[in-house]
Amino acid sequence: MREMLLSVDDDFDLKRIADSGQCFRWERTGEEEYRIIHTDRCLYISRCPDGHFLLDCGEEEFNTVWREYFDLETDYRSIRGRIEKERDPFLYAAAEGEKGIRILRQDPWETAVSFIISQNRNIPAIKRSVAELCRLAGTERQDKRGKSCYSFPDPEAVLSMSAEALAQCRLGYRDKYVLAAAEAADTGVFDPEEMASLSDCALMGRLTDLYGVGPKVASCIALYGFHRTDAFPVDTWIRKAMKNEYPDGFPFQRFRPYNGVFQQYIFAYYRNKGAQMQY
DNA sequence: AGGCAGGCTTTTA
DNA sequence: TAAAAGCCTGCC
Repeated sequence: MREMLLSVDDDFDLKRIADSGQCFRWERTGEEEYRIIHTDRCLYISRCPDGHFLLDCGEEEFNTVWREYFDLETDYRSIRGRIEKERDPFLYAAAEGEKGIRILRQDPWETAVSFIISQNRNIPAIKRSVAELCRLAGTERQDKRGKSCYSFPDPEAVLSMSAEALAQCRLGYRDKYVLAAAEAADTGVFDPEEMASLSDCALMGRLTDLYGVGPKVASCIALYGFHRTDAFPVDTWIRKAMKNEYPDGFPFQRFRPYNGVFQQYIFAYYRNKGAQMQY
């Protein structure tokens, strides 16, 4: 079995990424270990006590697939370094508390469907729906440990699902949005390669043109599926945070083009804080 | 035109 | 029972 050790001289915390709400198909398989599915690949990654990471892939697969997926070319420590502690103690505390989060470079189609499914639901429910969708419409393979691993269904596979199968995914009223997105992808209206060349603003416009995609979901797709690090999704948690911490507005100018990264710290920090303090 | 109330499926805490 | 990484429709 191929394995490799990786040392990362930057923020990289598997648990914080897994819990960050940007990905719904990371599965915790051990104390410090996760199984990650990305396009047609499956990776087991764990953190060793000495701080290295153990990956069950070879150097070549790492360099062509996972280095990009984990966004390892970006220096998150220096992005955090933009925060002035005295000027914005709240943001400093959030970034310090959630240090280790990175913005993954995920597949645009999977990201679009996942965040359409996410609306008005909490993360456990989203994960269940996505898992069921993959189980019922994706392609089954064995991972390197002989466990089942389902690909994310392509648009055609979604369109060919029976009404019963779709109902089993518990999408509720969102099922028609998912079908519309599949239709758009199948007919070339949703074309990730073409959309990748658009400006942030034009991309947002194209995304919100999709049925069932408003500003919040479009921002998530732009940030996680197209790696537009300035996209700033505003959900219920961010809304509370903005109201409490930035009554005069968030200083977007100062943090361009990484507002999305700071959004991520704030989101995670507030959600975790909320679990203890009841907002 | 642009803002707002109400409705929507289901799960989670 | 309220809230959950919201959006659509219809009304004003």
